Amino acid sequence: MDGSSNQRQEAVRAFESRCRAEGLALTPQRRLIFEAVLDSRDHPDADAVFEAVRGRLPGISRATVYRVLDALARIGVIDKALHAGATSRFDGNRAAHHHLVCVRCDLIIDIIDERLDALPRPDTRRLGFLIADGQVQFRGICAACRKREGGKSGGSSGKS
Amino acid sequence: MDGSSNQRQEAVRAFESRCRAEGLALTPQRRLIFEAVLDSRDHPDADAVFEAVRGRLPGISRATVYRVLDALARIGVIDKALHAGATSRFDGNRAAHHHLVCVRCDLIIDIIDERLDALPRPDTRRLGFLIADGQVQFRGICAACRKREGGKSGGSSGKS
DNA sequence: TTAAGTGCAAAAGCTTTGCGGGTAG
DNA sequence: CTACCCGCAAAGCTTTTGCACTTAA
Repeated sequence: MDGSSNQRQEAVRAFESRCRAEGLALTPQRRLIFEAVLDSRDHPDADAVFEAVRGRLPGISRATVYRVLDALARIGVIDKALHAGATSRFDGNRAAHHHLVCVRCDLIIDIIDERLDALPRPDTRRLGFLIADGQVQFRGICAACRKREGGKSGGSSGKS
Repeated sequence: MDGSSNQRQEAVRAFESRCRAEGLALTPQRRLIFEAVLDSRDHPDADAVFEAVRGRLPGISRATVYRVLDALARIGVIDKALHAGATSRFDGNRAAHHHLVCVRCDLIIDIIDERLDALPRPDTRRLGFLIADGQVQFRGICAACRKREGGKSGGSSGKS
């Protein structure tokens, strides 16, 4: 529990310096919301974060949670997870294919790459999860959004 | 345009037999909605499908589009695309990781598998898409949903 | 014939926005 | 001190649901 605690500290530090770099004030709300996402093992939606934070900051409002999550995702200290939830989009392509996903505008582009079709499958027997198929999603920024943002779209964090 | 036309015919055939197998009536609405998704190159949301179908079936209602898309996804003739849109879920995990995604309940489970961390990257220069990172999503059915569905969750289609 | 499907309209959720007061820097 | 940020409440969207009529099988 020490190594992971160190990791957590480091994540908090990164959050702070990133906020400073982007000119975002370090408010208690932002700290708590960031930590709530950091500490959750599942991939919470805004409402789950709201409930988690509420315990420690009873007066907080949903609007703040939405605004802060959006801001934190924009500066890159948290990610929006790719999922199939509520506002669904559909895909009639039956062939094996993969996706480019724009993190700014949610554009999805199909790509075909045979090298990605035979992915090694993790052992999920323990979890009871039955895998049907696998797909690769490359996240990044599409041509239109790069143009709109005027060039400064470099991967400063370089996660993968 | 012949090979792809054949492919389309085959997809339509598969749709029909799948409906019969599941006891879904082959209504004009279902045909048109399926074909609209099949023919779209992007990954349309419900409203885009509604607009597309509307041209050929002016009286159709949004409710029907939602219901049909849901039904078609459930019997597996179309997929719900994974994306980060409106109803977002967040991820504070900064380390490279991948996901198991339950197609029934949208549960997301993190998995670590080093074999998946160094994915070959497709050439996207032509598209102007700047890749930041890649992630693998394995779709399937989680333990809870398998139990709830009473065992009959075998991968009959075997897409990948 | 009959169970399933559809359209309509209303309801229910979730997310965003405007504004006045509060707070970090 | 000043600009940014928050809470509140209302508005805006998207998606779901109940009900009576229509239609596929």
